[in-house]
Amino acid sequence: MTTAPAAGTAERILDVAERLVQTRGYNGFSYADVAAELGITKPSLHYHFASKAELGEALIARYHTRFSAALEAIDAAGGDPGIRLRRYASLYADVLDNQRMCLCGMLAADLETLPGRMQDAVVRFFDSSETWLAAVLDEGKASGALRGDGPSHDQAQMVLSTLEGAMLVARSYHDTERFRAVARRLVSSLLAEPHTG
Amino acid sequence: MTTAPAAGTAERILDVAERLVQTRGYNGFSYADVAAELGITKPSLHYHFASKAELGEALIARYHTRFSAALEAIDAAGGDPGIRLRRYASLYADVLDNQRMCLCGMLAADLETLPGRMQDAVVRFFDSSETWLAAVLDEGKASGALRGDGPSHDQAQMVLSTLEGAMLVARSYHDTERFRAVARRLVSSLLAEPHTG
DNA sequence: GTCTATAACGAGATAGAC
DNA sequence: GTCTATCTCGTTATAGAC
Repeated sequence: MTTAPAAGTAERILDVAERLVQTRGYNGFSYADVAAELGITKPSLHYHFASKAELGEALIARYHTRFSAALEAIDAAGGDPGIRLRRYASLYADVLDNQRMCLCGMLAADLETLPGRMQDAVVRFFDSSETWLAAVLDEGKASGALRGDGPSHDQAQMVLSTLEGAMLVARSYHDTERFRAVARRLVSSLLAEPHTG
Repeated sequence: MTTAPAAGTAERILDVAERLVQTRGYNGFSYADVAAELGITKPSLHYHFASKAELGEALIARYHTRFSAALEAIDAAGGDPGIRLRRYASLYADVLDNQRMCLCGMLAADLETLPGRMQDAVVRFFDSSETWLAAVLDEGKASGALRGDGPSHDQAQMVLSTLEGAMLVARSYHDTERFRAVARRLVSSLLAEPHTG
């Protein structure tokens, strides 16, 4: 039994690059930025990630994996669909609390400048979120907890769009409460019983 | 009486730069891109806009002016608050039909990399939209056409966030209908009488 | 108002030593 | 696995002629 090992270089590169993409965008950071922060040189980065495109793909893959794990944790924790939606929104709020934009929301803005494989990976992330949301919404309708106005997949697109947009705008104001207010309003609009406040 | 003059060089620079920012982001285009498209040289661009920051400020100023004029046109055309909200959403849909993101939505993603004056101008654009939206929502509540669940300013933040996010996501799918579906759902949620479909 | 020429810097990437 | 040294190209920006 050993102490937990420090994260390997590749992981630390991903940590720094992830934060830089989430705050500055794909075209707003460089290998030099990452290298300087880690106290290594640019060629060392290229040893771990041969190209910026490769690094970008690894970023999305890790983010997607972690996000999917968080969704599984929400399912495993149980609770009614309303609670699950609130916890889903909390995942976004946690990101914003770290002064970051959703990685894939940020990359969606940069999409036209990204390598094709990164573009595809961003869309797959959105697909994944929408599929999970639609399942929760379906379950909520079956139990009577959620309103059934329109197809769940359409509602799921609404939820994803609203949360991504609320992050984008709230970050501009450096105001996470602005995000939370929109998220609360969004979830309330999906509940079977209209809420006040 | 003369024929309409062709747009001056400065306007044509703004036209090209605007499209590039809306599609590629502030850090995804260069003076060389604009110069090549207009068939002039980079130093000629610097004659009209001494720095990229100056060009960026001019882009936001013109966009804001045009957007405000569009809002005044919506007010001047009359119609109930529901119609006005639909026309507001149509302004965004028109942008997306040109395969573009909202200029300030795109710049919101790039915000941390922008000069301070550009950051302030982006936030002022959002403020301006929210103020107009809140006024329409207030009017709608007074006439009974719109639901009054919560302060109009909170609802306005919800509308702005949802439309910006829907643009961002829909553009990733190259699917403007995805945007329109979210916009319809959003406006319906604000109407006094619940709609189906 | 537009040009040629160039400065000064940063980008992504590679060769090859250790 | 990390380094030094270097390459090539693109970036914003300026000087000065026309």
